[in-house]
Amino acid sequence: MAEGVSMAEVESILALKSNCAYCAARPLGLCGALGDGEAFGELREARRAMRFLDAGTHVYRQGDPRTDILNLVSGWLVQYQDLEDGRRQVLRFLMPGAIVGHQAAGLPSMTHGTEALTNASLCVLPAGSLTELRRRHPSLGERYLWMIERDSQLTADQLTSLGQRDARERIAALLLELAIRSTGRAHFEAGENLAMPLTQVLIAEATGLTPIHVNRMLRKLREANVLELHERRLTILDPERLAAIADLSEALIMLWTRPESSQAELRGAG
Amino acid sequence: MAEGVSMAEVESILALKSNCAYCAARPLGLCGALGDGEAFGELREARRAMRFLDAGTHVYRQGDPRTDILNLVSGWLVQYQDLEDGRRQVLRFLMPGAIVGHQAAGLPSMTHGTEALTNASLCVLPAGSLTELRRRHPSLGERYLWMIERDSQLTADQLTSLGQRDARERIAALLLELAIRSTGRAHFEAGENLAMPLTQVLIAEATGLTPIHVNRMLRKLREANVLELHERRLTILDPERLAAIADLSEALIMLWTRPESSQAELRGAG
DNA sequence: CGATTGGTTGATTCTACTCAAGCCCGGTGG
DNA sequence: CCACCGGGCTTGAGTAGAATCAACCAATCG
Repeated sequence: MAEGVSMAEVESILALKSNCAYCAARPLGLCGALGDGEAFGELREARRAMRFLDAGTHVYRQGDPRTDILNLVSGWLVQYQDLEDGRRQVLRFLMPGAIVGHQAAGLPSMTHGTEALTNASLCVLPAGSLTELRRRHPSLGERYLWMIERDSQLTADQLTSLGQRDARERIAALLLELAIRSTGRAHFEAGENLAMPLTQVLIAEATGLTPIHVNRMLRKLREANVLELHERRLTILDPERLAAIADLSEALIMLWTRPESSQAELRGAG
Repeated sequence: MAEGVSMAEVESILALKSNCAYCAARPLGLCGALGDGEAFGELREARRAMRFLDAGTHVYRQGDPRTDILNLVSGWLVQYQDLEDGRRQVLRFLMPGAIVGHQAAGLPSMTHGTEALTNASLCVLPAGSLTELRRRHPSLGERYLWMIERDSQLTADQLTSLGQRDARERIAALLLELAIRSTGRAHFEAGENLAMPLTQVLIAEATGLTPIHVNRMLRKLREANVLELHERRLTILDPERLAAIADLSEALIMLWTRPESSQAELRGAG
């Protein structure tokens, strides 16, 4: 920020030019599975606007009145839930393609908050028109449902992690999950380096630990040559050991990696 | 069991006679919001069969091939997720009206297991015909989505509980949640006594604690005259203190209690 | 420049776990 | 009949993993 034009503004220009093409290209996103048919056209029509956020700003806060549904186009978000006394739990991290702002009908206000971890851009889809679209295009409805269920699976895995794993395992599992989701791949080279825009405080809020303990466990993982987290980048030093410690569910890999076939298609088409 | 006819069989006779009326009457269930229209008729048509389970038996196990979708008519179920090494996390408890067996498409096998805590009866709805029904009756589709989202909210609340609350708070929150969901009310008389078919081991698996520690915390809550759990029944000794310790989210109450208005209507009509 | 955010480390405390034992109860079998 | 067993629950003693308290460093920001 500062230098006249914020990063979010720059990104906005790029995103507007590409006119949601990025989102459409995401095999894991809402538009991804729709093809170029009528449904996709109408979904583009329904898009009310784009929103551009700088890192650290909120999409909405816990307790805000219900918002529109948004589709994350670029950047990472966090969703969290606060207790009365200020304790905060991170529910999940969101990456491009994610649906943002949905929750069960009948709740007057948002039960969680969503904040941008990086600069981010989102499609705004008025909740009403999205419901109408689901009604008219069952394939869109099924896709939407699938994405909600996939998020739900993620939350369940996280719940199992907090309930059953110790601190080191939880941290390893979280970082590997994010590595897999952000790359769409489950296998990594030794020494591979990825963007991972987290702070230790966020990892603590996601794993139910104190930031101090997260720091110690990260040191242990570094000293054991498993991984390194530095300046918002993750280096995977020993993929096998990391996978063994994290012990992720098969489901996570199946739901968040791009199918081999579509990778081949992309290569073929490109 | 043993004496010729199992409890499940007895229940089966009752359930068949009532022909799913129980489920239809549940304001919180799948059929509940459909009224008597065409969609409800077709849903009844789609019902392939009923399943009757004795307490302690499985609806399906983790790793089983994908099953049909089921609608819980009577009894309580638990859903759990196991880690490789045998550690088990209880994801949620299910009560009449709940949808059972759904998970994101694309997964070949069940990522969790479901077991009967009491004798239970379920409607079997073939997954394919339910998808078809959602397609033809958007109101059913919306209802289905709402139920998935409501479950998801429950999982998120539980995640926050495990991440942020201490042992005593987690146990209080779980028991109060179940009391609210099983009665459809958020307010209790001092000394009120409810069915609560849990073991201390199950509470431990749900809260991420050891059974031994659960036992100690239950003793503390009993000694503090907050609640008593005995022979599968919960006595709420001090509703205010329990609510203060549990500190449940507003959302839970709004999603799982019958709306006041309808209760008022009932009183007015009665 | 001071203030703030993110990260690091040590010393100490305490929550919750582990290990170990024993109780009550219903069922089962000699 | 009693012995035995297993499930569910209870309690005590010792331990460990994570929290708390308290500094401190480095980089960035205003």
